[in-house]
Amino acid sequence: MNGERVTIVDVATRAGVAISSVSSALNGRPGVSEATRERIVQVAAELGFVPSLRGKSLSGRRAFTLGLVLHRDPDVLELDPFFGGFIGGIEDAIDPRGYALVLQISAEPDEVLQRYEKLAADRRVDGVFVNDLEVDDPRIPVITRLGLPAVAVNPGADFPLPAVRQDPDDGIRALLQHLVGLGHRRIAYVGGRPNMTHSVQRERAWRAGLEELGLEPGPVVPGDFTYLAGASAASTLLGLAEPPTAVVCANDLSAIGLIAQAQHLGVDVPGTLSVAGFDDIRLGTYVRPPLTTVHTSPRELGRHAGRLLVDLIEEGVAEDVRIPAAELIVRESTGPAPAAG
Amino acid sequence: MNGERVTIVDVATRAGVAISSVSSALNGRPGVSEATRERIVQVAAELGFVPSLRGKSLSGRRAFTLGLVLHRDPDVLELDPFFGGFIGGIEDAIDPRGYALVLQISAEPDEVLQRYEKLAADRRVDGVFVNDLEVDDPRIPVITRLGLPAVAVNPGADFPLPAVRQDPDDGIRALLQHLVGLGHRRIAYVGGRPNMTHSVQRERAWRAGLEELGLEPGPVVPGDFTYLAGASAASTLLGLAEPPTAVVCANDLSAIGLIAQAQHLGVDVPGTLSVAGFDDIRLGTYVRPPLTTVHTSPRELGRHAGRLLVDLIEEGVAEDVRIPAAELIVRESTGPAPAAG
DNA sequence: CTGAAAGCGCTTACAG
DNA sequence: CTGAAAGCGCTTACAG
Repeated sequence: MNGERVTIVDVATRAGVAISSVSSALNGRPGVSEATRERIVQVAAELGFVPSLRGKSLSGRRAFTLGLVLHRDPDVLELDPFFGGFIGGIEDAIDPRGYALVLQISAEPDEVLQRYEKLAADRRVDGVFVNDLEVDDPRIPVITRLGLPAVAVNPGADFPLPAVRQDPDDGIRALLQHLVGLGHRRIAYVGGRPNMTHSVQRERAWRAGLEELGLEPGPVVPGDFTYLAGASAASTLLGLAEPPTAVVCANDLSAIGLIAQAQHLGVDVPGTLSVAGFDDIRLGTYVRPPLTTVHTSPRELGRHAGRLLVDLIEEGVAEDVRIPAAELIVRESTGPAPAAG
Repeated sequence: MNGERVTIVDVATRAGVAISSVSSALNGRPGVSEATRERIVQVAAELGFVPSLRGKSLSGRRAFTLGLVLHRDPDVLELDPFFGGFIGGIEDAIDPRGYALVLQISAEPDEVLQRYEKLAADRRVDGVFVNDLEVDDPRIPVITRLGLPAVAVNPGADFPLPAVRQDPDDGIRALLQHLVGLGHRRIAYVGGRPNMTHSVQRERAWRAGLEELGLEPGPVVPGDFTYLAGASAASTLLGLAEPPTAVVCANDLSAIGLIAQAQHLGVDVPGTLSVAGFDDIRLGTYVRPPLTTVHTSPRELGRHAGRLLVDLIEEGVAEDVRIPAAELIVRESTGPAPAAG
């Protein structure tokens, strides 16, 4: 097992054929009789032959590697709900097809662009995933110029790259129906980081959903997806002359911060204020009251993104994917609107 | 910029030298006059030449890639405090040296072992990181058998692989001194996943620290590092005939769960019960009361682990590293022991 | 100091 | 169907 590596030459010699036959046989290409193929497969197994990725890469002009550059502060990654599931999903899809994932993290926007440049220049990866999209995302022109195959996750409509999407609309619509069914009429919104596609989509869904229900939009407080932004929004909203009776937050973490601060101010959730999040992170099941939220599917998104990117690399085409809509999860942070009104 | 890639042959032709000279010049190897080197460097820059990793890998017998296989449930990764910082630190160290990180995640122990086998068989990576070590970790014999260079993170003493370590002892000792200084005499412990090195080390440090202070160990409740285990431990400890006045938890997440459940049971923290965690996750700064904990340095561990692994691969040796001890962070979840006693 | 050549381990036309 | 050869883009002895 140790020492010298078994190469295609060893297999060819032992099987008494040319290396080209070994290559064809093991890759399921035509040009080898069934009898020969079987013998080669047998010998390869006996010898424990595994083709070297290095040889394959150089001759096949592919790295069999995909890249994901996260634009985050590595030290804050700990609370990101999307991350683990998304990467797990990518692997589910790409590992069986012989690809692996190179992960890079950077908090600096310029450094992120440099990483893409370097991945392309090195030819370290055959393609990349692009997530956490911003409006007019600076990565897109760079990736396009580099000619890097790429798949986007949850971009806006009419995006120039193949994409996988899970729309927030149905989930937020269901959430609003739930709240209105509980008697709420004044429903606020706490935003996410303003220039991110996610933020834009979710706020638009909130606005459209209210309109469908014949309600005016309630107050909107800007945010940034953090616990602290949620806590701060609680103070803002509860200090209003006419506070809302319900709040929809751009994500769970800010909803949890909002609840904590509301409780700290002596406001009962959901007795006085109903609060809902978005993402369905695990922490939301722990806090009190457990968080009503909209469930998303990072792993499923990862699976489709992985499949699309490999398709794009190997076949040159990839059809956009839209996965089943985000789904309402009712827990205990939402309840009947207070009687007063 | 598009189209045909610039290769070493293009540079050699344009500079009027042999490709071997280009290689030597660009890699800072001897055998090229300074004048020639300068000309080659100049031409390479003009042409935008970046050596192909594929060519380098095949001829250089290195993949310039390192592997990290996380043994976690991808869907639960979101709350892991160690992860982002550790990966960020690895990159800080390996990127300047031309290496990148392949990340894989699996919840199944057997699958984890298969991943290592495959990474080695493929020759996809030149070495691997091993973290989340267990007592008698099954990965170690596999990695040894495969002859894969590897660096361990926080293993026990006398470990067979080069390692980086940050000991919990000083931090936990300082925490216990802090608690005893506040008048606590009955100090409980909530454990982590029992077979993990982290759990063993932290519990041992708790026990040793109490002994140094001349105190009997308080009650020990087994746990598993989760929020729920912490919450459950709260009920157990508070139901005791003689409940502790302070609790040290194996990690922050279980401390936060413990506090939430204690509060739910009407117990004041820290008035009646002081609670401390371990890790210093960001969430600990948000909760009320903010969590007293022991700060660890995942990014610093990552940096050293990255450096060690590249050293090991390129020079065949790597000296163990011990980074400055974990450090006590006093916030508001610990306070004076209740007067009664 | 400089260059021609072999070799890393594969894949892929191209002859037989 | 089968095999000899070229080539992917580098590095590394080895001659000059």
